[in-house]
This record gives sequence, structure tokens and C-alpha cells, in this order.
Amino acid sequence: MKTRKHSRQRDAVMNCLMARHDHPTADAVYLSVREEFPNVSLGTVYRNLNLLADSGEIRRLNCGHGPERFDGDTHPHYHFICRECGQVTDLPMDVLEQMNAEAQECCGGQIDNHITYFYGVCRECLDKAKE
Amino acid sequence: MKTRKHSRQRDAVMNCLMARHDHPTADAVYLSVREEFPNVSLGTVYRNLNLLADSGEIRRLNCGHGPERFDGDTHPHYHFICRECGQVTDLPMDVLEQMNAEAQECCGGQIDNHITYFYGVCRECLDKAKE
DNA sequence: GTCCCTGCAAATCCTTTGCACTCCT
DNA sequence: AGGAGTGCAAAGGATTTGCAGGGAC
Repeated sequence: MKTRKHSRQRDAVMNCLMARHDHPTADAVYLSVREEFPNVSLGTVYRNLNLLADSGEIRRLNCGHGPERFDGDTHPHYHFICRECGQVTDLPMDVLEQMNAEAQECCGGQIDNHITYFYGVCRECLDKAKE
Repeated sequence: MKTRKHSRQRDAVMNCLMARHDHPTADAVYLSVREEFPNVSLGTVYRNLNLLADSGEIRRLNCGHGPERFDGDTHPHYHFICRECGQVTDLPMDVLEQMNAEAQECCGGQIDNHITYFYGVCRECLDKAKE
């Protein structure tokens, strides 16, 4: 493990992700952090997001189209992505252990974690379409 | 459905994805197609990959870091991604229906499909690390 | 003092797009 | 003929990186 010095900007990035649960993009995190540190740079936000993601303190989400998103909740859970509005919401589910066991057997290697995305249309967009 | 004309370049893209099962990137497909059409452009490959993916004939894979990958196999299945070598392999598994049913209930919306990625270290890289 | 971290800007990577021309139908 | 498809090159968006200065330990 590499030595790491304390940084208030990194704290701010971490706090931002712990506080909001909408799976923000790097740019959205940048805008949040800027409220506290008006001079923070986008590069710094990216550097810290990568640092935190690589060390497992936050999670990176690749939701298909668009920029990467980040999740401060590292508990195993799933994500539902609406292809109309792009919203990403959490799905607590129970099939995790069975899946991991089966997958471990299939791949022969070692599984650290797994990420599942469900794509579809959220209730709000479904309702909107009916009107 | 939009009218679509026949194109030999698109055929080549499709054939490439049906023939190889290593989930190639757009650039890898481009290199393959170039063997048959030396003048094909990367833009054309991207256009056709998007066309085919949007119409559901192939699948787009967002494997985390690096460029997007494509899969000619549209049957529901999972992917195991080695974080050492980047290799992407298929995982046939059985828990699909249960997951979809649970997720459908959780999100309240409508689920079209779902994609699951398992991250870890493949057997080859595990063996290599032991040496 | 050392070395990590930062802001800034330029660079890079991947993907899309505008245009004039070609090929299907 | 009409319009979808193409090659080319330039543009675009997202992310990374080099560098000189600033901050943590």
C-alpha cells in the first residue's frame, strides 16, 4: 500500500460521495466540491476519485453511455438504469451469494466483486409516456 | 424501424463479431475488417457497431476501464473481467430468471435486459503471480 | 526537508460528426 | 433518382498527465 498524505480536497470528494446517493459523475462531484473549495480543479477531482476507487473506498460505475459515475456505497448491490432519463437507482437484492458461488466455479479464477446493471424504463418515465 | 440498405462493410463487421469470441474493441474490429476492406474507415466501423448494437443484433459491453467492447452473442450471459490482463470471458449461469423477477419488483419500472460483470483475476494471471 | 498533492493547461484517448462522394434499391 | 452508406479529417467529450508551486508530516 502506497503512503498517502492527508488532503482536504480528497476529504471533500469522499464526503460528497457519502452524502449524495445519486451516483454522480466526476463533473458533478467537481461542482459539489467547488462549493467548499472554489479553486479546486477537475484534474484533482479525477485524481482523487481514481485513488479512492482503486483502493476500494468508493465504486466506479460504468452505466453504458455517458461519463463514468461514482458510488460511495461499497456494499454489494445492484443498479437500475433508466434509458429514458438516465437516472441510476439502487436495487437491494438477495441473489448475490448464489451468483458469486456459481461464477467462482465457472471462471476458475478469483472473483473480487461483481457489478450488475439492469436497464429499462423507470416508473416515472413509464407514467410520463402514458400521458 | 428505419429502412436500412445493404452494406458489405456492415456485413464484415457482423461477421467479425460472429467469428471471434474475445469481445473485441471497436479498434480490434476495425483491424479485422481492414483485412477484407483495406480502405474501410474507423468511423464506418463505429457507425455500424452502433447501428447493430442499437437494433439489438450485437451487444455493447462496458467493462470498466478502457474502450467499449462488443459481443456478437446476444444470448443472456455474464462476463468475467480479469483486472490483471483485461481479458473478458463468458460465464454461462442459471440465476438469471430469479434475478430479473426480483429486480422487476424492486424498481417498479420495466426491465429490458440486464448485464452483469464479475471482476477478479483469471486463472492464468493467478498462476503467473505464483511463480 | 521530503515527497505527496494541487491547480493549470496541454495532451491523450475514444468516439462522433460534417462533408462530398459512392453504392443500393 | 433518392437517400442510406462511405472515407476522410476535423471536432467533441471525458479523462489523464507534465510541471511548477504549495501543503502535510
